[in-house]
Amino acid sequence: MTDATQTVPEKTRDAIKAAHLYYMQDLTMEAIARELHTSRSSVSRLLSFARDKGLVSIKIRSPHDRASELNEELMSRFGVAGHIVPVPDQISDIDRLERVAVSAARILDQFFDSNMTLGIAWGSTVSAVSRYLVPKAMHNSQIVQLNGAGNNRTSGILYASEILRKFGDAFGAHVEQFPVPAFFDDPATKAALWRERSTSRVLEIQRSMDVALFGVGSPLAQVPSHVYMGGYLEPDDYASLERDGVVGDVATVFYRLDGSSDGIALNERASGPDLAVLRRAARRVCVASGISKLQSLRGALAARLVTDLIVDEGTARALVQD
Amino acid sequence: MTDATQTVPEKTRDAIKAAHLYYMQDLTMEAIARELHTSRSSVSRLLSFARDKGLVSIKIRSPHDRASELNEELMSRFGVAGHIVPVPDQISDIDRLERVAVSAARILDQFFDSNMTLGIAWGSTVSAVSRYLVPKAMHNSQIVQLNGAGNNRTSGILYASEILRKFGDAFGAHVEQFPVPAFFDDPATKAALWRERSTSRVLEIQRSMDVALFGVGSPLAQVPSHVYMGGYLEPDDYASLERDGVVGDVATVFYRLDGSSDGIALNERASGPDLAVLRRAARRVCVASGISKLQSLRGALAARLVTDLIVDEGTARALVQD
DNA sequence: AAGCAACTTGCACATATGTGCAGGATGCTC
DNA sequence: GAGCATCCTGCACATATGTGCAAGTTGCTT
Repeated sequence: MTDATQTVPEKTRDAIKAAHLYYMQDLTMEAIARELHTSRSSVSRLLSFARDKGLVSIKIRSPHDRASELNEELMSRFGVAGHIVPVPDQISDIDRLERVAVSAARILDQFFDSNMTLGIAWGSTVSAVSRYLVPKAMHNSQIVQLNGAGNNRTSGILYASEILRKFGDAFGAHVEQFPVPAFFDDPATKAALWRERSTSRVLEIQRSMDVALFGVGSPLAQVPSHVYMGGYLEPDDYASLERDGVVGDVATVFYRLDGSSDGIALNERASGPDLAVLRRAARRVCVASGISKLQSLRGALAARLVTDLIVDEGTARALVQD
Repeated sequence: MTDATQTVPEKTRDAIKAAHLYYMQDLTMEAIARELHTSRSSVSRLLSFARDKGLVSIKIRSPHDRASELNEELMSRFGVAGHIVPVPDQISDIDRLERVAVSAARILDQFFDSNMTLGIAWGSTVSAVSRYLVPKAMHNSQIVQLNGAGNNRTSGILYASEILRKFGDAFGAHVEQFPVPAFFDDPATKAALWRERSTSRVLEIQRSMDVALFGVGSPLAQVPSHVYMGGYLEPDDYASLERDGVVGDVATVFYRLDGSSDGIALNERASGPDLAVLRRAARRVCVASGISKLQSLRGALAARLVTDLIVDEGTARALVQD
């Protein structure tokens, strides 16, 4: 009917218009339908479309960020900005993870914008987040994989590349994969590979990342982290971790409860970024759900790996408990 | 029941929780009611409460701000960021103003934040905006009145002080009134008063403002600006304006179509800020609706008074027309 | 032009949300 | 503690919104 030569598809334009009328001017869908010369149901669908495409962004703000005492305490005791997800206490761990992941996906887009690099430590938590991403069109942004994947023996979880792809799709960003094993058998192989130009190119991108997104793994958790189920590690390795006093990992890099990670043998063979590299990112977003992650979380906080913590209410409460 | 010693009232906390569950986790009100151990209707009311109190903020984003061609053209031709309000073309001027004002009120809170000073040029447009403000709690912010009020002979419009108060209430900001007449009879009186410490204190605040909010007046408009109705100006004054080639005013300060304002006699007697002072504000938000404002708007744009323009679609289109 | 797949549309109905009203709390004054 | 105003709750109903479906529409292919 009108010219269809526009950069933005007509449907999108209508959706934006409808969103304006609905969310900004508080018109009813009925009224919007009249203005747009269409039916009410079409308006309903237009608005769904707008929400799905991330044309509408909704933000909840605690009154002047003095939020809950919980948030205040997280800030004063651990120096992290808390994003506490309300979840009933008696919910299953699975559901809890899902609900934290939904919120995390929506919070994430406040941190990631055009011209930025986002590092992704894939794992079951981040995988859950990837399923709920709200699209947000950006320019000149890239996603970089932080830890190698190696195999695909794991069941029911998306492979690393698929997780990465979902992030890339949602943000219209370039995806940089990191095609190395999660753990090397021989540290020398890792060292050699790290000197290869193709690898060091990715390492360089990791060093330049602005935002890092990760969960925490915990070797002792009831619901063990993906890394511990995938058959990546041998019984010997577990013994080594225990000997070294490890409580958890971020992107296959292990640390102790006090945040230290020096002399942990397995890290020599891990593909994840040196924790110093991780700390270069201005925003380091940790998603965690369930008290089984508690000790691991404490370690990550002690290691100052986290600037923003997205966590369920119960775990947050446990965290600040003496 | 639980401790009521909290900084944030319990109702607000519940409202935030409900908002999280509803807007972030997409639960239905029914489900939220179960989690909060209350009835669905209460949840509905909690959510209304959260929206009213500005606990929820909704933003529409055109895909990557490459928005409509209209916005692009506004930027390239006038150097302003456009915020175009969709409104049917055949709507009455009154309704059009209301609808632009609703949108303006919601857009404004993206510009005004803690530790900022907001200058308000009161008038019928800004008065309309004041009626739709969404509260947003801030710290250490202030609102300063830009032009004097003088009398209250006008009907149906809120007095300046009431407008100011609404802004102050919505943002929890300190309000600085400017108790001078809109126009002086004798320029010498103005000059004298301007040297008074009580006046110069306010002028100093005006100079430090970060955001200015104003409409434009147009002496020739069908719906004349408040200033022209209030009996502030005499027939002689109108003649003077015409002689000087005036097309409009911002905060009682007049300018010509080309944006110049040198040698306009009436400005010597006006209480509004020197345009240079206005231009000190980093963000200068102009709200305009209806083509009767067109010439005045062109003048304001030529004078580089505006950085952000909130305007109805039809007027925006007229603006970029040759 | 017929045939087909992939969309889009509006209707009718299913759900979800908003709100007037009649209690029932709560907190005050006297 | 009675009397009163104010606020809060849930019910029942009124509106508003979401969605399966059948009937178009569009843009192909043959």
